[in-house]
Amino acid sequence: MSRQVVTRFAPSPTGMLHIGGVRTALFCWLFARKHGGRFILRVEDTDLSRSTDDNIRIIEEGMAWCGLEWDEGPVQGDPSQWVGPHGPYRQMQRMELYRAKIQELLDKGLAYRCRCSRETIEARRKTVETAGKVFQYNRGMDRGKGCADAGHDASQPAAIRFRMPETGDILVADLIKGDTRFPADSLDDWIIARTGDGPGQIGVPTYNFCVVVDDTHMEVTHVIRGDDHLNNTPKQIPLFEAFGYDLPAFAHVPMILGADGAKLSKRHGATSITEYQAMGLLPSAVRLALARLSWTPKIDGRAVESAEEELLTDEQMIQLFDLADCQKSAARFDMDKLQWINQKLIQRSPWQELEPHLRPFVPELWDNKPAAWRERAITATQKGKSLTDMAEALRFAFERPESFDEKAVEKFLTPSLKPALAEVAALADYTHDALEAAFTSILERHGLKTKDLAQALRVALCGKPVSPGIYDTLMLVGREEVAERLKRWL
RNA sequence: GGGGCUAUCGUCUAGGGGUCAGGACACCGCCCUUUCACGGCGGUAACACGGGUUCAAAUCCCGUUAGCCCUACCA
Repeated sequence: MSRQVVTRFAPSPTGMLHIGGVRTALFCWLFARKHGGRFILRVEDTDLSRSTDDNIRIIEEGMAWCGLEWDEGPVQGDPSQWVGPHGPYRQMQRMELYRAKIQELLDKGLAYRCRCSRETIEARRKTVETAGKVFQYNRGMDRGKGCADAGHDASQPAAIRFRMPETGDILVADLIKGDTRFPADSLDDWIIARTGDGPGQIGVPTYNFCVVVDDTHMEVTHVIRGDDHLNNTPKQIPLFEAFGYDLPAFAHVPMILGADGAKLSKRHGATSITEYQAMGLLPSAVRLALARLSWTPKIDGRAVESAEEELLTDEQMIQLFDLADCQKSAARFDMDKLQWINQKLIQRSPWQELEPHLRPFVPELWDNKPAAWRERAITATQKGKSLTDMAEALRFAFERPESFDEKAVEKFLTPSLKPALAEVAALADYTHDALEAAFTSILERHGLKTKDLAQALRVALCGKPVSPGIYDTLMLVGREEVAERLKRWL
């Protein structure tokens, strides 16, 4: 009988939620949902210099916007509260546990106090490296010089090191990377707790220690994280063993690179999830695009094979998700594909579903419009690549043009069109069918083509020769306002 | 320097001994069209390099190169 699946996303609050982190979180979320398990959000704030409530809030908001709801973790916006049986979910609030576990290792002789100053270690490192060897604490040329053997003055504050195995290989059985072996003699006794405040004190524990304790105490069954942590795993495994803990399953997902193949950073443009939000992307599109980096969904053992199949719903993603279908190599982030997915999802969303997402991008006036108008506004612009495109395409409906495209005026607003425009200005019935009928009649009487009138109207009404379908354009501007905007051209 | 991971069209990828090396995005062309778009149809384009193993290698093995990660009292 296997335990319920539990995954976790454990970001450190550095000031933004990185898109790469979101992708890792997404994999954790998909995996938990697929197996009917739980998904934990845990905040790794042991780096005191960077962690603030504000930074934690940024993570919570980013996750929430992405639709990656967590079953256990902090309560959004309230630092004092959490949901779930294994809280608190902020590491700085879990110090008692860590200190007890460190004391346990100390008592068992599996860890020891290290009083080597940074200066001493640097000096020793230098000696070893000038001899052309690799420096490892208390290993190789440094053997016998570490505190494990030295019996330093116990009255001094100390850091704490974990006694690592010295021979053999440490095996990481990774669900994505496969079996990976690390020679034990390439590692050394690493620090699990920083120097404490006074003699006998235990300082703030380090990342690699907290993860092991937390993952176990939070009953995490599957550690799914970025592959920058693959090299940390052989440090952590002996620690699990020292505690007598069961090993979770590990899955290290490849990194996301910028378009040029370098690590995704500021200069590639958007790295923070809030920037994607501001670009007018749907959270569902971000989820799909991110999921498809390094993951190929297989339907009946066959990779997706058409544009239609590419456009998976969340339900389909959850159903299809499998770590075995994940790539081992890093993927470059493709903004074009994200935008294509966004466009497709915008196109196929019912207008009511789109409205709350579009709302932040349009003027306040939006709320005063009747439902029929809002529906028309959305359906008339639903071919845009983004919500910002839609909002831009709807500007004419909220405000009069500030300026008029001179070339377009010259080309389309010819004097001969005035009588036809005057007739349009006088139209009373603003239903689609009535407008169409009226246009047919006007066109016929004036010997014009649809294009002539439509373009002239677009320029007169919107200032430029681009707008939604001409009847939609008229209806969105509204009868009285059309008459008003047409006056100056008659 | 040491250890680890990775390598198929521009990008995401399928393919795991015999394929005209398949698809999606992007790009280009044609069609549709009241503008911009949407849509439809078609096209260009790839196995990093060098050795093996084999009748046969993108596929298996070794090496090289390149990129990334770890090598902190950061996470």
